[in-house]
Amino acid sequence: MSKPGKSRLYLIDASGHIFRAFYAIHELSTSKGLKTNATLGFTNMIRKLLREQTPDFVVAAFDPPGPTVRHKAFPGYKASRDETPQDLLEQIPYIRRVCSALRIPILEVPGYEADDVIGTLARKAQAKGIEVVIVSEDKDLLQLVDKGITMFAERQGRVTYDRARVEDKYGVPPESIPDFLALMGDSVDDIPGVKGIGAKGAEMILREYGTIEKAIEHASEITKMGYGEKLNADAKMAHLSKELATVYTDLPLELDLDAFRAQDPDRQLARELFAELEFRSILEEFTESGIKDADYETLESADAFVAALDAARAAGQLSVDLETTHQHPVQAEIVGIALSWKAGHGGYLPIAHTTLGTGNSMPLKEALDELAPVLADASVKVIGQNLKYDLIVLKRHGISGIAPWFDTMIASYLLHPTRTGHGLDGLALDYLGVKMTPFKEIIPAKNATFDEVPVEVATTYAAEDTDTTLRLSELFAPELEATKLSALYREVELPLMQVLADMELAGVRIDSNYLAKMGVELQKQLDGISAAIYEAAGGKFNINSPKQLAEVLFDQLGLPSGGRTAKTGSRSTKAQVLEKLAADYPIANQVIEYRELAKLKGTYVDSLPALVNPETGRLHASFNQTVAATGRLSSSNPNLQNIPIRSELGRQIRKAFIPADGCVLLTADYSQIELRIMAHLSGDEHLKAAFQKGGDVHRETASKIFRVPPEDVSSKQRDRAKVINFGIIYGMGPRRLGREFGISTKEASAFIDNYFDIYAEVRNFLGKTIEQAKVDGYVTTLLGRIRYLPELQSHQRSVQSFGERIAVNTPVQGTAADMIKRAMVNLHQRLSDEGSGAAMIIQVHDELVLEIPEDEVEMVATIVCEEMENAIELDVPLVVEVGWGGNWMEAKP
DNA sequence: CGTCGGTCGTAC
DNA sequence: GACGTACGACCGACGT
Repeated sequence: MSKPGKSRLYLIDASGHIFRAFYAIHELSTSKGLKTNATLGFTNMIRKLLREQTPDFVVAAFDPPGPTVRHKAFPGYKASRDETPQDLLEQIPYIRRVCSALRIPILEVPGYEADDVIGTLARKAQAKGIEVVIVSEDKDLLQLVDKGITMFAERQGRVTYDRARVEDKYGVPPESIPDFLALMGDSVDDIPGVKGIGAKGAEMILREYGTIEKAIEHASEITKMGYGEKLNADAKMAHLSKELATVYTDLPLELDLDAFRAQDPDRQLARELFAELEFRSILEEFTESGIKDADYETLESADAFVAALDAARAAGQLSVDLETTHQHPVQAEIVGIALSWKAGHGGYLPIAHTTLGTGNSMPLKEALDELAPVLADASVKVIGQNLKYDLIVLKRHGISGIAPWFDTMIASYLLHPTRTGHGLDGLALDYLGVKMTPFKEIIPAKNATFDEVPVEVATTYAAEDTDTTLRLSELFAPELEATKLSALYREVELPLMQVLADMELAGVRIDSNYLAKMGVELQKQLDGISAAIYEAAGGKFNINSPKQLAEVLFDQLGLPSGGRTAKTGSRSTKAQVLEKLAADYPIANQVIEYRELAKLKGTYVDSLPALVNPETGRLHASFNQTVAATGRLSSSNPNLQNIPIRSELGRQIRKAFIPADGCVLLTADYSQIELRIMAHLSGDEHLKAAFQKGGDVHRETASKIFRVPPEDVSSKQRDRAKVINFGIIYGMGPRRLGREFGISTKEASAFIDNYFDIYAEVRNFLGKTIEQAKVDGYVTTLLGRIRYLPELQSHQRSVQSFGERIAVNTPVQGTAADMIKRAMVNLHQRLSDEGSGAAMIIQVHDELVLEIPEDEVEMVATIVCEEMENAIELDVPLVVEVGWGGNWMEAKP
């Protein structure tokens, strides 16, 4: 890229870039609360520059702390500028470290600005015949542009300014830029300029007279727009402004080209720094793949495998990982077994590789017979990453009764529940600085499976996994142990993993025939509605496309648009908007209907049968234990936690969830669990009393806030009480409540005040929770689960408010999660103790679904209620409602 | 052709 | 300035 023969020097206006990045990039901070937006902006800019422009020489100029000669010359200089924000100041040392890591020399001269350093070096380099590129967005620096000196401005559209370009844009040559700025002024740098002269006037004057001095000499001749008088009036200011705007080019600085020569980055420094800053993708680029100096071996015989297991026994710990053919544990076949028992070491036993070359070492059954007793050995600490997966696969091979000691995925989740993803790759990168070999890189073809991987490659890959997991456990275990999280971990999450493994393995039976019939029926109706919509629209289009739909409704048919979408500002077509149009325009209603049917068909009716496992004939969803920041479970493939229930049609889907022959489905729901938890946590006597009375809590609330006897509460009053009861848990504001009720925000505000006057301890609790969260930086649940809230440190009001809503919601939602999780663990144990044939198969946050042999139903129903009601003792009674039947809809009470 | 952000809608 | 937590279907822009 660099022209041969001529060397190029890049002079980076670091301070200018830092300022711009700080204000241009939204707030960003590390998990520890360190602000990083300017640092990231600066780093990205530099890296892009180094990558694309390949400089021969490079240097970054910084403004020094404290006043400069310009402050002395003109006391008002930059006075109007707010003091540099603390959030920016704290980033400067990190930005300097970025320069060190990338080996970019830093220049900073006390008393002079970065501009002056750049000016001096630019002239010196120019004199030596070195090509200079100034990297800046500031127009002040354009005055330096000359033969051999250009300025590159990335954010102005990657413009490179040469003399012609400057003149083209500002109408004056580079050397006139100080005069130009002095005349028109520059609010950013607080250069006052001449009152009444702007860019056009400045350009005109300088075209005619060249400099301010000449122009003032001839001021009497300048009559246009009264510029002459204005010049005379502000002559002193004009001179001073020019002085301020002129960049010094004569600082006592050496052009030390050897020191400025571009060098490769210091990778070690870069890794440490970018890890600290949590710049993951940048960190990844500075991290070499694979683990160095590791000692991994293929276990080539049964004897070698047994020897490895003995070594693990002796070491008292075993990190284990099954290599299989599928991501889904219910379908996966075991291909090999990886083991590590001390850091840096690992062994891999190939069992079912199909590749030629090194053979498989022993049959699966024999291998499992050796492995199982070690995993069940109480003196061996079993360690893994996402062990639920391995547990399911092993259970399918008849191996149960394994009590793992440590799961790095769950540990990571408890320590940092808001982290996006707790996969081994990410954890290894962040905590160990190790880039794992991607699975895609080891498979021989696009959709190949692990059994096709050569044994040698598989050994490195698999042993890397167990080794890394072992190392992570050494980091996480003490960290967990040092907190109250350790009890939650040992008593709830780890045992729960076993429960979830059983649930996923059990799966749920689906009546695919029923859904197929429903699909046909839905399609008929969809065809009818589509035809009507096309008719009204005057032609076919894709109703599923919000973009096309908006064009049809709002452009072609001229319906009034009702609000914009949040992210892109396009005209919204959501149901809430369409409902307002439905009275006047039948097409709006038709679209709503179309949407409902299409949603049911696409998301449930068609997709559920497609996910049924052909071998078991059942649906085996995943219940994810490390996703939701509050501590809830989540469900995927499919999501069994959002099966419709509210609409009559949607509820019909639940008829497709059926028990095995000879069994029934039982559902057990906590009644008003989150509100009860709110009553307990806040200690509010009125709210507690409502539950102790055992009646309808929403009616009770309505009676209090509307000041009528419970029996006189109207259904509208009860509905409103219900909305506000839910609203407080989510931190609902008056705006939303007002819209919900169709009253003004002001009225809604009064409504909320009235509510909190009655439930005063609830208000008090919410306030105290937020205050404490600001002090601690986190909130907790009843069982000690934590969630950090960096949002509360934000200076953006909206982000701060968001933090406050999380602060009040998480303890409630999270405690509910603690409760049902503990109930699941206890119930699982109890069913096993009783020798019951019943199985938990689904959890929906406050509801459990079990599949139970018909003759056990009443007995199990009693047990389920007991375990759910006694999971955690609160100051209010817990009520569980149970029901059972031949499908999920029928079972639901 | 795959990835990813945007919109919408389902649950608690 | 939108009420917390999820998952996923579908569209369409974008990059390879």
